[in-house]
Amino acid sequence: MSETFTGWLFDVYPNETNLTLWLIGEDGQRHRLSQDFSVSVYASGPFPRLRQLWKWLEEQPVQVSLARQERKDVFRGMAPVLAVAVAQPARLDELFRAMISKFPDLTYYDGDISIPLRHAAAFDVFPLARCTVEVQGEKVVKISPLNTPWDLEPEAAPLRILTIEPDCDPARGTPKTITIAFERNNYTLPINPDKKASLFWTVRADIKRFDPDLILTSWGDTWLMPYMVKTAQENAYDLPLNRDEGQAVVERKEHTYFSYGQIVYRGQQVHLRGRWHIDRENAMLWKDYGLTGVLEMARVTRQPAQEAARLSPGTGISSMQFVTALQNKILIPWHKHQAETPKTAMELLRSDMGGIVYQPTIGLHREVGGIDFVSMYPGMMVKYNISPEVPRAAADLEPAPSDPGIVPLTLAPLLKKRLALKSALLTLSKFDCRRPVIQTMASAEKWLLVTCFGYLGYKNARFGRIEAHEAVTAYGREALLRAKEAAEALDFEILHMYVDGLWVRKAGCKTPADFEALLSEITERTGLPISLDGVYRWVVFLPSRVNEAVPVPNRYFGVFQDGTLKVRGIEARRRDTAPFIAETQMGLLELLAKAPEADGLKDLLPKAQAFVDKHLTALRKGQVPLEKLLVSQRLTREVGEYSSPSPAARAVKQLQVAGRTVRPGQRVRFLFTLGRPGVHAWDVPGEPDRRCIDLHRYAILFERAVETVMAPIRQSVAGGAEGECLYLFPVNKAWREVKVEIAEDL
DNA sequence: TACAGTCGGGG
DNA sequence: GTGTACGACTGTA
Repeated sequence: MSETFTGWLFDVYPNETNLTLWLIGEDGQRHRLSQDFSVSVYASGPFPRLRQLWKWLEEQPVQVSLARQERKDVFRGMAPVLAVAVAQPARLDELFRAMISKFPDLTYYDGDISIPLRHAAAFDVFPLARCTVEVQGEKVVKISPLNTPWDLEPEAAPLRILTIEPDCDPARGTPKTITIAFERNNYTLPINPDKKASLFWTVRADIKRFDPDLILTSWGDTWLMPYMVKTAQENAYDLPLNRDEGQAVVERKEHTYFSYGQIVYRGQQVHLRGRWHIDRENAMLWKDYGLTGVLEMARVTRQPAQEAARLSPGTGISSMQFVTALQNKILIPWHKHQAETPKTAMELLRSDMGGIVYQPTIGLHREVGGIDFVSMYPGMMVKYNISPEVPRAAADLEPAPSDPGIVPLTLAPLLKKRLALKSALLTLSKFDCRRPVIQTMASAEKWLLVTCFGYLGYKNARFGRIEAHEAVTAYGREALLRAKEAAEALDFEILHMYVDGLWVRKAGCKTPADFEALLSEITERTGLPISLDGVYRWVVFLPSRVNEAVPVPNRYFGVFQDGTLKVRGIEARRRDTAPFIAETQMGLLELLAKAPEADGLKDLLPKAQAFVDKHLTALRKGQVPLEKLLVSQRLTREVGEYSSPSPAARAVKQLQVAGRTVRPGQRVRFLFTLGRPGVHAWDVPGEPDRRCIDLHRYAILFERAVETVMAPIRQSVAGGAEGECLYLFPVNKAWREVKVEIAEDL
């Protein structure tokens, strides 16, 4: 009586009675199925209290089955718990809330783990997993995955994608047209403000006609989808946004939160059922990694695709840890939200405090090897079994003998996959079409690995522990010191060290092969994988702007032997630098990168000067498009909370007057203008007057960015030279004209 | 000079 | 349903 389908698991979510599963069949059909799935929470505490909880649970309207069990709490060992199983997954949340408010003194586990994650753990599946599904009627009786999240080349699901994009951000302007694309169909329509419902009918018709799996929008979360829902509600039109018509569209409110030292603004979200909606503008991963990145994130974190697209750093890595815990029958502690978080010594991505930071040797250096440990922190967490529950000895770079803890257990397959993808890249030809996909997958994974380390030190993380976090940085320091010793033993000069990398130099070492002996010596001494980032033709470490005798560790730029640039910390890297300034600085660097070696820089100086002059002239003559002069800054607080009238705060005030709000975490774009208030917010209606642009201010910013690059180059090239060149030179924030000598024969 | 505010890092 | 460092730098008063 049963039937078997093979296909891709598309979506899993709870319904009234059990779970709804969507499968994209090999037959091309979209199957809606259901599956019985019971979910559990666990409580531990004094026996009489558990007894009371048991009695109370039996009287609740939600059907539960209760059992006493022994389960593993990683911090406390095996513990007796009351297991509460709920056959209706959708009702777990309300029951759990009632439990914690009625019995707040008990310790709870697994209470807040999402249903799709539980399902993924139970059947070892993930979004777009290839599966064989055995069905009776519409009910799944067996589901067997045919692949794993760790496969290097997953068979692509035949997704039907409908793309809908207005021509501008509706929050900043009024879209005039909308472009709709499905497979080879692609058309652009005017948006007619007089015929309000016409957009509604167009989009509705296309959804009906194409029945897409994925509706991919720009600003769909904040504009198109709310408009569609509202129009349908107000006029009682039917609207097949969901493929599952029995389910409501899931709306989430906008919110602002802190993440990794930044305020992040997340607009409202609209999730669909039986279909996906992904707003590329509201998706954390979308812009950098595209759909490939979203799907890879969904695979390895096992979060539903619509969630994966909007995933925040901590959620991805904790999802992976939760799945590991569920699959290994490890309890997941439930933490109360702690509103008052005392300041801790927690380090985040930068990890300055725990990592070694060296003072580089200021100036331009020739033929320098850039050497990095590969995925240093996550690699060490796996290799040395660093996990909150694993007892630690000193950081002696010897693997701990105990069974792998939950953190290494979670990281190991991810790390292995990423390394495999990286080595696959080395073997593929430059033009292989799989290359960009693999590159993207590896990049998306890198992001999870980096986050994982920061998460260990976060006191509210379920599987975090500050000692484990400190152990990682201690191993890191040890490894870098050993690398330094190795370099010194082989007579290399250390120019700089930074957390997991070092810059070294030795006369005669100018090709990757010349550094091989050093790499193997470091591997020998540390047991860790290390790679040559590249050999620089030249690299410049910059001095501090405040005190030019003091080096700063993370402001540098250089050119590798293949001519590619590496640029850190300078104007071009900052997101609040006007594009014109950033592009000029990068253009200048690209020009200088044309010299095959540092000696050739001298010959490029006139060209560089001409390049700079040309751009400065364009700026002075007002030929630079205004968009290229826009400064963009992220707000860190509400408008009213600014105590100092910074340019960004003044720009936001203008927007406010024009009736637009900017929330903390959102960006404000403005131009520097003459007189008061000195800025012009870009997103107020109306064209700014070109004559009001504060060209002098832009010229100063321009010169500053040019000098960041040119001053050290000129210094290294000069030397008893003749001729002269006038330049603004920053000295302790005052501007001073300095005559710079340049050889006459240039 | 003091203070307020933004940014980086990864790729 | 995220996990609020720290130093460099810029702008304002």
